[in-house]
Amino acid sequence: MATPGTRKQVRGQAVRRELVAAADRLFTSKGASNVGVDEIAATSGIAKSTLYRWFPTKDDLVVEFLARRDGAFRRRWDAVAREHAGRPLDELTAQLEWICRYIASSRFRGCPFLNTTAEFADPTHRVRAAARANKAELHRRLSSLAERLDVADPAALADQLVLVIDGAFATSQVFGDDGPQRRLVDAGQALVAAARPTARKDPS
Amino acid sequence: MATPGTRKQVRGQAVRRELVAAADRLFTSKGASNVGVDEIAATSGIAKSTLYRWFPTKDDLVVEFLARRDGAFRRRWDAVAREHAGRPLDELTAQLEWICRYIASSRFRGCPFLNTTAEFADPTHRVRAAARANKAELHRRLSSLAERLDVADPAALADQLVLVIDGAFATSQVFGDDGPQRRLVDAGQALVAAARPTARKDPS
DNA sequence: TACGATCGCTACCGATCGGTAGCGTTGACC
DNA sequence: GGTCAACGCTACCGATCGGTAGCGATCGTA
Repeated sequence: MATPGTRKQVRGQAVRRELVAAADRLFTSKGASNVGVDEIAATSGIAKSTLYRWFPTKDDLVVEFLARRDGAFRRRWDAVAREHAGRPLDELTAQLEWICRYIASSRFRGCPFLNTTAEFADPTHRVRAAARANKAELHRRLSSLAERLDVADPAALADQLVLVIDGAFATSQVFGDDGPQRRLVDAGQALVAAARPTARKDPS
Repeated sequence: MATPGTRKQVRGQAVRRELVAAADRLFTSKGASNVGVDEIAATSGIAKSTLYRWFPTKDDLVVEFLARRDGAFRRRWDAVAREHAGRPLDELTAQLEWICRYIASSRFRGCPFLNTTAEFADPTHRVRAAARANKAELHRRLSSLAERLDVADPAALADQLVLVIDGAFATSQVFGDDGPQRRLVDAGQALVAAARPTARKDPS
């Protein structure tokens, strides 16, 4: 459909991007359910009717917001993975390090996927599914990483790494800047060390 | 004040308990900000005007809800601690085990302190302060436990244990029943093992 | 039995919510 | 230059929000 010209589509997509950008800022700073569509329209300078032309529902905007964040997460992870190809232990440390820096940055207001999961109580809600998709991808990538490490039970290590990462996300919002999330890298490395089959087991 | 009779006070306190109980059920199942005061009044069978006589603000009810949960947490922790007095490693395992069972129970709908922290975006809000008080207490108790263990850096271990516990709380809501939170006890024990000063440090 | 506090009930308040409708204007394409 | 979709603007909708006011019924106490 709408094949005659691509120019219009570009203009429309620009508006769409602007909407998602404004929604991102507001959802991040105030929480998705504490932001009204009127506020999104006002701060973006885009009419409310236009907003509803692109996103038939506010939930659609929230889902799109999470999808963008998920894309950014995957790109950043991929970039770090490329820098440490073939050295899984170095890569894991680097991944944990950027997550730690990400949490410490002034713009960070909590993991958007955990936040929306807490805000939307219904587990079958589309927003919850979008959040779940991101965390499943995180788990998948940690599993892949763990399998390339010299550990006895890679699946168990991947689960444990999910715990410290999501724990860092969650606890950072409770304690503020100098909370336990600062130990994320240490915690991850400790879990890897304990998962090694060689040492520890037999102190021979 | 109101010294003449205690009978009235008892009747009033019973009403108050009923209100908090109803609020607890609703806040837990639907999220604090997704529940209206009308619904609390309706399900508790207590008039809205009576509700506002005991809690001048809905936020007061949320704070009270968190305070009750915090009290329950401390009592349960204390009971487990008494059962394993003098054996800190056993106690830590037992504490992690009941938290794991607590998460796995059908009534569990996410850690109320992490949930409300995510729902109330303003870090200076009273509800956030109430949630922070619980997590600070958790951290305090883990620190005390870590200091009684034979580890090189008890403060670091306490931080790491906070990460896996809050991580288990948070991730359980994303993945459902068979998520990474099942590894909470393993993760905690792995962190303790890695924190031991004897092995690992110097491969001499 | 008569008082006084506490309660349930109902109706109401202004504000805000997500979402819709209509109309005038802009701007890209043929 | 004319056409038509995409836009901004304004006003509106019903529902729900937290919170208030008033009145009649209840109940413990003196």
